[in-house]
Amino acid sequence: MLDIRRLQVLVAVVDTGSVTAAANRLGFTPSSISQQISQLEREAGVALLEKQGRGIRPTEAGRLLAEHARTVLRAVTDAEDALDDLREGRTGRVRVMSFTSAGDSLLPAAVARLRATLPGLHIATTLGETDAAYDAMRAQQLDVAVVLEPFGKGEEPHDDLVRVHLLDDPYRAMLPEGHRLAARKTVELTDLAQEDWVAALGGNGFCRDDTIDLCRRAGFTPRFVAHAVEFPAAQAYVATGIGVGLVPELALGTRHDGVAIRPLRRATEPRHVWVLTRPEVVATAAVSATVEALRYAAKEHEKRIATRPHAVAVTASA
Amino acid sequence: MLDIRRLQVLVAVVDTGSVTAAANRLGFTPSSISQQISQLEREAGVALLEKQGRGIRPTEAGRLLAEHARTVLRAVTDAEDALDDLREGRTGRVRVMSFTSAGDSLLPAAVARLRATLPGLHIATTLGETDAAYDAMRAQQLDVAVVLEPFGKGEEPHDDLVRVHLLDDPYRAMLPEGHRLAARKTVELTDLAQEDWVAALGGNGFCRDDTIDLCRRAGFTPRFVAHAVEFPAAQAYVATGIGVGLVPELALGTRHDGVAIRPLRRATEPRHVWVLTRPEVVATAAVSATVEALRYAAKEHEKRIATRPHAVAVTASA
DNA sequence: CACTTCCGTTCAGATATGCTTCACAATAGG
DNA sequence: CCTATTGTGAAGCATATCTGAACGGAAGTG
Repeated sequence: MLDIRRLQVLVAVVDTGSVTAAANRLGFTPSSISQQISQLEREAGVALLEKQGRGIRPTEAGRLLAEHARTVLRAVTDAEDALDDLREGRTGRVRVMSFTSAGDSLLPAAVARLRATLPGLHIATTLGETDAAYDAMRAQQLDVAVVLEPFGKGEEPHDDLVRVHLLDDPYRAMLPEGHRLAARKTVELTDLAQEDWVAALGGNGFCRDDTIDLCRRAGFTPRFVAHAVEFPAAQAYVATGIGVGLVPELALGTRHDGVAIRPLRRATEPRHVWVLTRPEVVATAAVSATVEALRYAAKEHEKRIATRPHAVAVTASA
Repeated sequence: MLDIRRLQVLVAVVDTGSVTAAANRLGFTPSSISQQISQLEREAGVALLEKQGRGIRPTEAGRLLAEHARTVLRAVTDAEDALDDLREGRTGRVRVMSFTSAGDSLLPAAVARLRATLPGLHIATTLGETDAAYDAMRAQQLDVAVVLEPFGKGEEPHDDLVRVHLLDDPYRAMLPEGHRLAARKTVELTDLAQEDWVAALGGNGFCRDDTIDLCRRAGFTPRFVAHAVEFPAAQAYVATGIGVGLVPELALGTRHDGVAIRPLRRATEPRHVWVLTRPEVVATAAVSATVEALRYAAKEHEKRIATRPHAVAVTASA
């Protein structure tokens, strides 16, 4: 197999028409060039240069091989360019999974920003809960995952995945607009103990489990009268007036008429939103830009909700 | 610049899906493969393989680079194939020069044979005398030359050119058909001393000089009544009956009506026909096949003239 | 669950490769 | 004729690359 550096040497010699000039161009000594050419001639089985006066000139074989060498070198630089593009994120693909409410709110904003910074990147998004994200990540079918974790910022375990904390997503009270408590600016969770409840199941029911958990901590068990699959449908149920519910801020990207959103006076445990990546790909421009875009989207989200009427100050919970 | 051997390693790993299998395919140890890939990753700036279970799998960058590597390797093998074609004479070019009478007789036969053995070879033929051949050869504008030399087989000097003796080309007497000597089967040169002579000049006059020289050695100086440029025209002059002449066998590829060709009873110094090549190209298939074809054509020529009526045995000259 | 097997990686050492320096032959030009 | 220039070859040295052994992790097996 012909060596590529020797081909480079041959091209330089044929281009410049001289061993010495080629040596200067490539930063070697003429002796080295001469030996490289000799080696190449041995490999090729034909003379590539012939003496002319005190210089040299390429033989027909030399010119032929130099032409082919140009093709080879072009293919190599093409490969390097393609690699650069991939490394810089100008091409390539990033596979992102997120849980449903982040997919409705954070992800569109993040994708929009990502398309602005890395236009050539192909972004494949799927919906899935935390467990599915871990599985897909470990199977290397996923590069980035936006998940809900049971731990907050600074509490993360260190395993084989890379985590970045995105935001904490607080729960709000969701009331029918004519509800007696809708007149208040804030709501105490215990005030809702006797209400009929609407639950969003959320994947394998973890959203409903969260609601139950928060109510239990407040001292009561909610009485459910309806189960929606996701929060948008839960809003629709609440709007009919059949009950109240809890809804995380992230799920309020779409608002349903007839539903009043009120902050909880005592802050409950928020949902902890994290972004996960695989260590193998975390250094790539595509993935790091994706993570950056998600953090940007999270920041924008926090700014946006700060201006909402229901985002009044809440008392820190015990 | 990416190294081609490493690219080969990467392709093998991606193809087989395993470091060990790639090592077996390429005849290296897995350790070497692993190090090669590591080095390639350092050069590429991205991970090319990632662990999966107890094996590995290529990353997106790995697959991308492997694809480009295939293109590079294909370009290299293309170059090698082109070189093989050139070396084996399936392509390429051979530039041949010959003096006029060889160009009329030997060369067509040689070219025909060469086309049979190396169909892809491009053969460029020119006419030129010995001096022009030497100049063009030294200027490397010529690969093979068929020339007349003043020395015979076994007498060649050794300089920077490669010589092969092709044949010795004897002179014949050229008489008008009705000439009194045409009745004889052979002719003595001295019988022609009082005749009017026709000369072929031949390039710079060397053919006429040859004729004069031969006659002088026989003891007389020919009296010229006409000068033709080449031997075919000289035959035409002789056919008109205005004089006699000498003609080398090689120039008798075309015969003119009304001319009788008779061998000389005492063999005169023949013309020494040699083939010259440059040492730089003598090893190539194209040139060696050309030389071989010329030797074949010369042999055929000798066989052919042996059957001609004027090719009777002649007495060796002093 | 312990054990084995398989796979890839890492480290140290042997070997090969390639570059530089120096010397020399050939050639063109003053 | 002498000199500068060009290409080539030999010796020495630095680097690169391969091998072999040891290690760690992951799957299969009893």
